[in-house]
Amino acid sequence: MDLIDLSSVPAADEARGEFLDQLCEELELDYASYAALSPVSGGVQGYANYPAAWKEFYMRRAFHLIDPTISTSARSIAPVDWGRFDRDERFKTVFGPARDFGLFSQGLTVPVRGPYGDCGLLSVTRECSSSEWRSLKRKIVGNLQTAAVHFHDAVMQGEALSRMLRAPQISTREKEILQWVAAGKSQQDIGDILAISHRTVEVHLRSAREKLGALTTPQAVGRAIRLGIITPD
Amino acid sequence: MDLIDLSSVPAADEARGEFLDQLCEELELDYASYAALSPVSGGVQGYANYPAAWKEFYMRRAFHLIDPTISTSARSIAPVDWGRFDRDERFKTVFGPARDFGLFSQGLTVPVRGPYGDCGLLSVTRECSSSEWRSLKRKIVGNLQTAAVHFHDAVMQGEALSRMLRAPQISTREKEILQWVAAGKSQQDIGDILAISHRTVEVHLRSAREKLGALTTPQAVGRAIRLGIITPD
DNA sequence: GCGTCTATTGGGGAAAACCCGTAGGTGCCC
DNA sequence: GGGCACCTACGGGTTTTCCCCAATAGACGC
Repeated sequence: MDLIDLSSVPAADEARGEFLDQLCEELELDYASYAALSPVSGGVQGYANYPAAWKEFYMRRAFHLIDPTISTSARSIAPVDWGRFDRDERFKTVFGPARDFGLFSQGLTVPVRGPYGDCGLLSVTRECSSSEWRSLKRKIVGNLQTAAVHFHDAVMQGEALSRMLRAPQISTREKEILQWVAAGKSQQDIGDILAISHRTVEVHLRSAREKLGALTTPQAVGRAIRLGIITPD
Repeated sequence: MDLIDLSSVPAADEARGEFLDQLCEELELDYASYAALSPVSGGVQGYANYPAAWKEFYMRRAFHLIDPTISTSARSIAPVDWGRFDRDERFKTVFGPARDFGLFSQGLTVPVRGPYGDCGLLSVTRECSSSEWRSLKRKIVGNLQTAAVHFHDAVMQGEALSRMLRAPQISTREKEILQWVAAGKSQQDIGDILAISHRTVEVHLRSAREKLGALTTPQAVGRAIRLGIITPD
């Protein structure tokens, strides 16, 4: 599992950093970060406007592997207040040093998911009194929800686009057949559905396998999903 | 794929119908509905405060199988305005009769997902001018997002439902074998790799297929990927 | 027209996957 | 102790997929 600091990537990614800054300003927050968990690539991609020193420290220690804001929030539906984390070993490992970098362990993470098992986590922090934090939370949780959805959408669009450019040229017919295969249909079924011979279905499927560099049909389906060519049913 | 009208279930479910009524009242909406999609069984479970006659009509025709508010929104991250649906055959089949029941085709669906591939769709409608609708949308989308999350969370807490929707517990061995299958290995290969009989591999694979509700191995691989059980190679 | 490319269909046979069982050993929980 | 889920293994038979082969028809460009 790799951690990629997208803030080091130029182009449209800079706009995303600015978006986080803007979010902080508008919602009276100290810091904001976004992490995209891709079960497909298995990686974590992050943006944050934390101090550069903390980001570097975090990446060097590979904290994304144990960070409770990631592991816990990724299993939640609703926003998670950091105050609800267990004060366990993992928590201390991450939030102990964080304090030395001027970071406070009062925050909130809003999870958002896409249809491919992809998960985005928008986290924000604010150093203030508990009561202030509670009222702030109530006020901004709706906006955060919306912001998280938009951010995740933008990131996924970008990723989908770049994948498309790298993806092999799968014909319409091949894609169609892969989609039905992923839906659990046999070659005969698909032939009936598309009103073509099951032999033809087999040819297209083989062609798709070759283009995807897959040895078997299940592998081809997996790769097609990873490349965004088809969607799991 | 079954459609179950949860509003016919008593207990806590009645409170959920009231929640929808309350939502409509507070946000100046005509109707609201919620649908939970199960990735495993492929089933749809819904609550709605639509007219009873429409609900019955909808269920009798099994519109949940073709309803664009379901099929399209289930693949989206962000809220989907019904105005953006293709005016295709499916759309007409559902929204044509809807008009006869006093329903307007101006609406919005907010998708929300949990960590197990479960998906909830909160839909709302309001009959008014386009400009009014646009400003209303902007005003309430944050609240709808929050409401959808809470609703989905509440529904998922319900044990009966969560059991049905939750990703089945795939054993370590099954997961391991699914992963190798997705990597393009044959059952014989996997048997050699894991130093077990290829028949045993087949048994595990069959068991995994059954747990995932998949008819074929490619389908099982697709679902396992979506559920985050395995990663494509 | 003529080569080329893609989509289509087909045969035959080998290989793999799938379905129906049975069955022993393990570990866990009530 | 008994039930339950898991991992392991085997057999026989059916279905499906896969592979190598050939062939036709339409589209496209030169």
